[in-house]
Amino acid sequence: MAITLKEVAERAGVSRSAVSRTFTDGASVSDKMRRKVEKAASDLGYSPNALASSLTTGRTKLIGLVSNNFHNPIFLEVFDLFTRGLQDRGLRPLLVNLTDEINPENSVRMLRQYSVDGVVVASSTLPPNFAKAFRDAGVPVVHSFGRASSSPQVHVVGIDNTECGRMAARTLVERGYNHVGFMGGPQDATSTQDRYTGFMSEMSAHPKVKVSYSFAEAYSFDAGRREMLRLLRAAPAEAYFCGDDVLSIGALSAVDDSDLSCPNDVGIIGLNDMEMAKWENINLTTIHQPIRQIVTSSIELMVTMLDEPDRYPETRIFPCSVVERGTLRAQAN
Amino acid sequence: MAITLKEVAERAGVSRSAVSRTFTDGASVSDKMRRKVEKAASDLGYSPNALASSLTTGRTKLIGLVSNNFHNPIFLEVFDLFTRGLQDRGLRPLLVNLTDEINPENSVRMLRQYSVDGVVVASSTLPPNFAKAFRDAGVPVVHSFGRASSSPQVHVVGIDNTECGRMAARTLVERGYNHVGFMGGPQDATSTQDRYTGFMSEMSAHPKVKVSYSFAEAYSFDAGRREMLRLLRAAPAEAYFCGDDVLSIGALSAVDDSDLSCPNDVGIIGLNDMEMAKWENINLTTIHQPIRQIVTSSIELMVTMLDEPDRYPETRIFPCSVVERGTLRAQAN
DNA sequence: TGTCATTTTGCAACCGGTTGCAAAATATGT
DNA sequence: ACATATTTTGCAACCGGTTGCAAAATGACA
Repeated sequence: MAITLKEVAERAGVSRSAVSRTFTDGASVSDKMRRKVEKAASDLGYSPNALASSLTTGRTKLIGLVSNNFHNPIFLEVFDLFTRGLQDRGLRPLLVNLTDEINPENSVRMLRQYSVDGVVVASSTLPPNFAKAFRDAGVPVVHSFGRASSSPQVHVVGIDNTECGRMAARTLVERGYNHVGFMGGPQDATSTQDRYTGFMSEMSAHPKVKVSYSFAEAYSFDAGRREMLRLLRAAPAEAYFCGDDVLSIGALSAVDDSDLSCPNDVGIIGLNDMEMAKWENINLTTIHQPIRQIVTSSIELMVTMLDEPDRYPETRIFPCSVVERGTLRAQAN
Repeated sequence: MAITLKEVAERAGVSRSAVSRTFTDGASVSDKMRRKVEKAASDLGYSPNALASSLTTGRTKLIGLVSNNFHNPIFLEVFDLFTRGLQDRGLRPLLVNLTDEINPENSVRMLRQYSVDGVVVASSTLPPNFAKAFRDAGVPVVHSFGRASSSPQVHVVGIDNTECGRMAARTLVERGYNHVGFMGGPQDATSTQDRYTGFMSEMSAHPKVKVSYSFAEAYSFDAGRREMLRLLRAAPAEAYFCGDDVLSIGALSAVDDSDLSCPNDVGIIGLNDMEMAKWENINLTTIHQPIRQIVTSSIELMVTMLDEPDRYPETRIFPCSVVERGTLRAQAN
């Protein structure tokens, strides 16, 4: 068993409170005392039990990191950034995988049992009631990559997916395509819905351009490939806005396999600008999502909420921009 | 603040022990009592504080999930499998990102402060002393994807990287290549070293075949691409065993860009069989690493160690096999 | 050196649970 | 209905810390 505060106190010949105070910053301890205690502690190899102290302080420094995106490579980067960012601030990510969870109940209970200080929901596909459920349990919540103001009471950090849809549409129109397509991700993901809305709203300003749309079954390579193969069989559009980069890459492979080429026969623009998008054998034109900034901001927000749990909920939106690569034909004129 | 056991006891008009026992399975409680308590608990929305109970039971059900591989897409799958597998057994993964950690000290201290019940080190690149450090702190450890018997005292679950190196060499020789190359990952990764050793040892049995070798700086697309571009500039080998699939895909892109083609001009075989390897626009011949089995077995081992902390350390090795796709020329004969 | 303000220290109660033990309640057998 | 075996329950101590409060020690000043 591990060394306890009591043993350190005995060895140092002081009270338990003295030891506790030595390891609590801001507490009043004389230099002499501190030296005695630190000596004894290091002799014994003592390190305080964070969970025991959480009982009285009410803080565990545990943050639930909740996600259901374990198949999109971009989320590996998200996890990397979150874990490091949290660690740097002395917080510990308790990872929760929500894949095929229908309702938030179980996770909420679990995270409450572990008295997490806060929850970060990192997902662009979870319905808003998940984040809401944590909030209702009285835990500070930040929904990263979530739908803007999807739910009052919950802080959201992410992008404006509707605007991204518009931006994609605008880009395709500018390039002079006369028939454009929206090839979305799963239809029940909030991000898909918003991108669709934005795309269509922008296109309605360009009645001369033909528009069609469809949805892939998941944000995955296979789904993108399958859907694009299907589209290419009938009368395809000249260019597509694909739900995200993984879908785009799947679509690219379908184009290649159909003895067509990008951007000559079909144009494609993705969304995310994942690392792979710039690989030379992919070279995907896409809309850049500032992941690093979103994660950093989410963590900052979380940290301030720890001191201010009832902070008025805000939505932080980061602008996106088109990254020009090789899958869309050059600007018209 | 959350509802406590005491409040439930008061509302149900019973002792605190009764409430505690109702929520502890295996404890002796009459049906009548149980009903009373459960009623009160659900009225109040009580759920027991896992950390408080850990204080007396000595178990937190927290498992440290330690890794430094946050750039290799294959690890997203690893995290997915680990988190779900652990959750299914009522265990909670506390994620630790060791990227650019030089020594294990900090993480060991942190994980001890949180009294994790065990630690899974999931990395093919961490030096063995990391896993060892956790073990020395008296915490049950499983090193997944680690070097076989790299360190006594530590359980290892993974593949035989040396054998994989041999297998790759054997495969290339069988295909009739007369000059083969080893293009490894970072030279300080144990997996790289072992694959190298195996590759060379097998090749030494084929003195007529010319062998060369070099190392990329990281297990990443860019590094693989850069290294292959460099190799192609001088007299390249006819086929390469690349350190892993990500490196291979980088190498493929270099081959494409040099107006060469795979497998006609250069053969490539990777290792891992990550999901991307079977994407039609990549179609990489590679050695399959049974990730799912490794993770499952690691978790099983971890679970048994929770009851048997001093279990004699074992090494579990899973066989790999070549997956035939399109980047190596067909069998000779 | 004595008085008073300030800092340091220890006591004891508490955080939210668990558990050994003995008393109370219930079940069993005659 | 009684004696005895078995189960259920509550008491109280404990897990490893923290913290308000008052006493003890130290410092400041005359």
